[in-house]
Amino acid sequence: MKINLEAEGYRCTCAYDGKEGADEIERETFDLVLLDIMLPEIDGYELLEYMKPMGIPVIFLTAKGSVNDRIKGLRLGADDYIVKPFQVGELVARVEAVLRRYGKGIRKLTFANVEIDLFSRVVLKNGQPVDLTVKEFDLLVELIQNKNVALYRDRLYEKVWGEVFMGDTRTLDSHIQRLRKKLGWEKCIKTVFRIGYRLEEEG
Amino acid sequence: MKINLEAEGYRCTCAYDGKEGADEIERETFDLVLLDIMLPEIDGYELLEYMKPMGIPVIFLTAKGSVNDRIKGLRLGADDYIVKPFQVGELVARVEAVLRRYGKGIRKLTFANVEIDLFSRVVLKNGQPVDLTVKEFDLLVELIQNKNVALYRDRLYEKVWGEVFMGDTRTLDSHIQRLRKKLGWEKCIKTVFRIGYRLEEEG
DNA sequence: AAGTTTTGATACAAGTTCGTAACATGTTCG
DNA sequence: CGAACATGTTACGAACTTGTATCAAAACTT
Repeated sequence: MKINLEAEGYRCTCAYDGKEGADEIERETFDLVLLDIMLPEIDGYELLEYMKPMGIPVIFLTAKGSVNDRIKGLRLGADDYIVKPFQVGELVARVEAVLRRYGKGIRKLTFANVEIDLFSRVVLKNGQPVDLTVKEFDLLVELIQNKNVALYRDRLYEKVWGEVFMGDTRTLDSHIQRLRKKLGWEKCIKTVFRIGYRLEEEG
Repeated sequence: MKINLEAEGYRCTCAYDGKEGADEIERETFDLVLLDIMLPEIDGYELLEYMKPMGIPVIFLTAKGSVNDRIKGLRLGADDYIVKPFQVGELVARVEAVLRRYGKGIRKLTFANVEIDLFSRVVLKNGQPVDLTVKEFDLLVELIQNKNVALYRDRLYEKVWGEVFMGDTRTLDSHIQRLRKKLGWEKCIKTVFRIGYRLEEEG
């Protein structure tokens, strides 16, 4: 999560248990807290209650299916939640959304002639809207967040699909092709043989 | 107070001491300030004096029986006061009254050819009233408050229905269709496949 | 209590996506 | 050079998502 958010331009501090988290919050002012409910030392709810008066936006992380956690969290004043396991695109989208609600947030990504609005999930190429599917959109976000970096295909797949990559499928390739075609990025999305793909400026 | 006012359609920011309050006021323009007299750091009177030149309406909160506080507050330029403990209805009524006095009481949303009065819950399309049911109205408000944002169907459902979304129902879809039909917004309310819906300007 | 409106559910008809297969083309390395 | 492997290209259809119409229960009116 830290790596991904930093790639997006955010500064992040990690704490590995509730007590450490509370200390960090006292020591520094944060724009947003991502809070796991299951924590050693001090649990998430307690920390949430402790932070509430500070007016720091909080997004908490909850496991799939634990409906009660979500309700309890929201009732305690959290601004949003993310269900684990989640995809990078979703994490970034929710962080953006909450920050924006508080009047602070990055809204857009741009690369070459393409502009991406993470909230509306609208993609513009030379100002013209391009219809992308969910997977295409998430894949695009992932590529742009790692522009000029060669992404290993297994890592890329796992980020976008949220599941482990079994090497015997051509799914990722297909989606790369679809992206290339829709955006006219046959040259921009470079194949790195035996490794994966890399998004590059220029032809 | 924040929860209740937000439920009424107001945007609220909380400050937990006088200094924080002063900072917030500097940072952002507010339509109204609810001010407690008993505050840490900077007390309510001092803050009231500080704010007075800004022309922001102020309602201050005072404890039962503290008559002198009330007089002092009004003399210092507050517009109204509320005696603690108070009921939600009273709070809202006074807020409405003061805002109306300042010509800010209009709680209207507009989008495209549609105008919404949150207070009377009247919806006008091209000046003509449109009959919406409660759910349709709430859904519409939620959409307009998040225009140009792709709203996840589960979040949308949870916001409007106030309960957790179990993916096995078509209720949300039905209501979206009803809204589209009643407002002629077949194009405005865009389906974001596998995500949810987005309200867009334009055709 | 009967009638009306609202609401959620159901069934089926469209529409969309996404993985896969099949074959073509490209790349590496002995 | 050519075998072995990796990726490009195309197209199809199953699985899933959403649209639409209809209906019955629930809530509200009269």
